Amino acid sequence: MSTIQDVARHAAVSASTVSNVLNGRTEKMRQETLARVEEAIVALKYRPSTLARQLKTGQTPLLGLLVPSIANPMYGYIAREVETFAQEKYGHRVLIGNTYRDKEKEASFFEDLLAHGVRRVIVISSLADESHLTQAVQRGMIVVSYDRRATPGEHSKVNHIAPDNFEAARIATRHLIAHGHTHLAFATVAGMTVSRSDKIDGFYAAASEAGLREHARVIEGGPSNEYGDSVIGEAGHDLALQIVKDACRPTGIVAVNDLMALGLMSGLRETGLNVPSDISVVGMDGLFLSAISNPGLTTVQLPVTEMARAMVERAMTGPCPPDVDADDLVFNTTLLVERESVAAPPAQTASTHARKRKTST
Amino acid sequence: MSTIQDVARHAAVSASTVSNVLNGRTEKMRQETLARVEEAIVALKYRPSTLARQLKTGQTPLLGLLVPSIANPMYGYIAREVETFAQEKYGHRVLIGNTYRDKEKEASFFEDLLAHGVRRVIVISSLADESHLTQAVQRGMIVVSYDRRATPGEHSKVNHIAPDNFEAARIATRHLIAHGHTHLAFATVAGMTVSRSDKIDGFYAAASEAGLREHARVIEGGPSNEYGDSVIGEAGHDLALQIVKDACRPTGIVAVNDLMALGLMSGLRETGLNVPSDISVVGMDGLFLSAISNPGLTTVQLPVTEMARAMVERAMTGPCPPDVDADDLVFNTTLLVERESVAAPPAQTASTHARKRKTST
DNA sequence: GTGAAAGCGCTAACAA
DNA sequence: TTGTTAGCGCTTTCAC
Repeated sequence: MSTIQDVARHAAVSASTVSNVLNGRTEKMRQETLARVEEAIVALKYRPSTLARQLKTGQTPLLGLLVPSIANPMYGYIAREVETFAQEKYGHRVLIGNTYRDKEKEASFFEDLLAHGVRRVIVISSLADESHLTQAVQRGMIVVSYDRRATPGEHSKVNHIAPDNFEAARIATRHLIAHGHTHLAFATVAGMTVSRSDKIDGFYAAASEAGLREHARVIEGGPSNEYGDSVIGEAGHDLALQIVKDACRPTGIVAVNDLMALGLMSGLRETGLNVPSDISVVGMDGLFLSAISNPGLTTVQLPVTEMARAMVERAMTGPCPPDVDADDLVFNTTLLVERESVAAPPAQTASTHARKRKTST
Repeated sequence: MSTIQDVARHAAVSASTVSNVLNGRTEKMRQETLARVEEAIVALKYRPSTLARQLKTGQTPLLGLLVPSIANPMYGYIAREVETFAQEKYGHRVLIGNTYRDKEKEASFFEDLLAHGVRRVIVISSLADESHLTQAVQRGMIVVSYDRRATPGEHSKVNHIAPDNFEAARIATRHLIAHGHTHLAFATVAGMTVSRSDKIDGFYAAASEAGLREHARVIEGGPSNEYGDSVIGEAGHDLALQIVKDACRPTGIVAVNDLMALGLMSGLRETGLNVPSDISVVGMDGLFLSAISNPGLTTVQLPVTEMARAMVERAMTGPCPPDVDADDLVFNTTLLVERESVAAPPAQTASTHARKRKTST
C-alpha cells in the first residue's frame, strides 16, 4: 500500500499538495502540478487510508447498524436497504451487530463503535430501556431508533422512525371484520414492546368501532427473549395449540408480523385447521415471503425502503440545530396486500357462536 | 472521549505506562502504579481508540463480509453465525456489504476494506471470475470464499469453504427415487456457478445410478442476475409454468436451494398442482423457513454454523506458512430432513408414463 | 501556488 | 520499574 508520501515523492511535490488534490482544493493550483499528482496517484494505485484521515478529522465513513438478529428476514430486508442507500448516497459502509435483544450486547456494540470512531448508528432494538441510547447520544453519537417512539413529554436526543403500527393493525383487523369475522384474536410473542402495544391498540380500536370489543383478545406464544427467526416456528405451534383448545375460538387472527403469521399458519395446519376456510390470518410487514407462502399471506405492507432511507438520512444529517429535539417520524402504512389467507368465517363456527349467544341469553 | 494522555495525567504516570497496562504488559509493574492507572481508567471512562491503535499496529479488529444480498434468508443466516462467532471468539466486528452479484460493487468493497485497514474478509460471491479476490490477497488480505472451489490444478491463495454440493444434490435426488419417482427435474435459476454445477452433477449421478438418466433434466427460471431474495417468487412462477405445459412432466423436483423450492411450490400451487400428491419437491439449505412452509419442505440440511465458524477461523488465522496454498474445506452434508413435500408419484402420472412407454415401444 | 511543521491517539523500542 | 522519543498516514494552519 503506497502512502501519501510515496505519491508526493513520485510527483516531486510535498504531501500537503497531494492532500490538497485529494480533498479537491485544487482551484489555486497550477494545472501542471495537478496533472503530475494525479498521474502519480494512478501510477502508484494510491488509495488514501480512511483510517489515518480519520485520526485527523474525527470522521469515519461508517454507519453502525444494530439488529436483534440478521437471520430474521425482516431485519435482513431493512439491513439491505440501509446498506445500499448509505453506500450509494453517502459512501458509507455499515458495521453490523446482532444483539439477540440483549442489553449487554447492545451496550458493548456501542462501546466498540465509539472506539472505532463511528458516530452514527441505527438501532433496531425495542428494548424497553433506552438509557444506553441516550447515553450514546451524550457521548456524541447520532442515533436513530427504529420502531419505537419517544416517550411522550420527554425530550429525547435519539431520533425515532417507525411505521404507523396502530394504523397497520387497525387496517388488518378491519379487513377481517369486513369479511364477516366477529371473533378476533391478535397473535403475538411474549414480551411487550412499544410497537407491539401500538399494534394491540389498533387491533382493539378496530374491534371496538365494530362493536366487537368483547370478542377480541390477545394471545401470546413463544419465549419472551425471542429475537424473531427460527424460534417463530415454536411460537406458531404454541399459539395454534392454544387456539385449537379454545372453547370459543377466534375465526380471524391478526399476527404481530409476517413471520408470526407464517409460523401460526404452520401450527394451525399441524392441528388440522385450514387457512382460510377455518381460520383467517393476516400479517404485517410485507416480506417477500408472504407472497410465496401457502396460502399466500394477506398482509399490511410496510414502507421498508422509505423508512430505511429516512433512517439513513437522519443518521447522516443529524439534528440540525444542536439544541433542538430529535425527530420522530411515523410512516403511513395503508397498503393492504390481499392474497389468500383471508376468507369469510366458516358457517359452522358461526352457528357455534349463535348457540353460545343463545345460551347466555 | 478521554485519551490516553488524560489517563496518564490523572494517574500521574506516562502514556507508555498506561499503554502497558492496556496491553497486559503488567508483570514488571509496581502494584501500586497499576492500581492507580486502573483507577484512572475507570474514573475517566476511558476506552482506547482502536483507530489510533491501528494506525500504529496495522491491525484492526474488523472482518469484512460480502454477500449478494443480506435480505436473502440464507445469507442472513450465515451472516448471523459469522458475526456472532467472530465477535465472541475474536472480538471482531463485521463490516457488511451487498454486492447484488455485481463485480464492480465487489471490487469497490475490497477497496474500501483496504482503506479502512481491514485485512480479513469472507466473501459469498459465486461470480465466475475470481481475479479480484486473488488481487486482494496480493494486496495483503486474507480472503475466505464460500461455496466455491479452487480451480483444480491452480495454486490459489484464497481459502475456499463449501458444503458438499454434489453429495447434497445426490442425497436429495436419491430420496425422490426411493419414493418411486422416475421422472426427475433439477430446478435452478439462470446462470451457472460452481456450486450449481456441482449440484447438477450430483443430481445426474443419482439419476444415472438408478438408470434414470434419460428421464432427468435441468430446468431454469428467473433472471440471470438474480441475487436470490424477492425475485425467487417470479423464478418459481416461471418454472411452474414450464413444468405444467411439459408434455411428459417430472413428478419429482430437486430445487437448487430452499428459497427456490418455496417459490416453486408457490408457483405450482398457482397452476393447480398439489405438492406432494402431484409433484414432490425437495430443497437444499435447511432454512428455518422450510419448517414452517406448507407443506413442510423436505430438505438437505447444510451445516451452516460449522461452516460459518470454519470461515471465521480461516479468516482469523490465515495461512500459517505463508508460502503454502490456501485451504479448501468441503463440509459433509448428509442430513436429510424429512417433512411433507415428498410422496410417491401419483398413479395417474405413472399411467401416463406407461402409455408413453407403450407408444414408443 | 507550494511546502514545512505540528499533531490526531496510540504503541514500541530504548533510556533512565 | 517507568518515562522519553519517534512515528503510523493524513490534514491543516501558516510561511515562503
